[in-house]
Amino acid sequence: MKKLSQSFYEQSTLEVAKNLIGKVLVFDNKKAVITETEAYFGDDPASHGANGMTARNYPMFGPAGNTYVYFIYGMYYCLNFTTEKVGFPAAVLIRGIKMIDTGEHFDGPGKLCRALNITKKQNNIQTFKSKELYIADEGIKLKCKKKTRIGITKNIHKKWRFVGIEC
DNA sequence: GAATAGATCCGC
DNA sequence: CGGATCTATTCA
Repeated sequence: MKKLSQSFYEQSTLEVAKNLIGKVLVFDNKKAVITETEAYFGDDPASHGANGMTARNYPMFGPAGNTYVYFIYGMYYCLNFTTEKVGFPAAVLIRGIKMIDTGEHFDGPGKLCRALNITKKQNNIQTFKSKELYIADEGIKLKCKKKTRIGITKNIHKKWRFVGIEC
């Protein structure tokens, strides 16, 4: 099992989002294949980073390969991985996973974090250094489809969602 | 300090 | 569609 190094996350956000499909998310001894991601970066009005840094979105401006966990609608956490350079706001939202052990499938960023028990404690972790939370390449190959993003009201026509299709 | 909108999910 | 009810922004 190959843990992804920081250089993987330093590519363009769209590349990272696409390449994360089929990778394995490891958290607290649980392993899950990433099946769906979305890209948020730069001055995209749908991105949290579009209007500058705040106490909540600062990990997006930090170095690539960190987690960015935010709390939304008073009930749900969402897990992201930061990409690109320091000072440039960019992250990939994890929207769907499949547990390797149980085969359970979780769709939706809120449900996924609830299932994995991810909270603010997991915010801004350096995944390429962490033993608790990181992404590995297990050589799984999935077909990848481009689609429009979900749950946003701005910039809705950009096909920045990536969905893995099992072969 | 109040009002509002948001990368969500669930139940009616 | 509305409720749950946190966070950041805007307005007064």
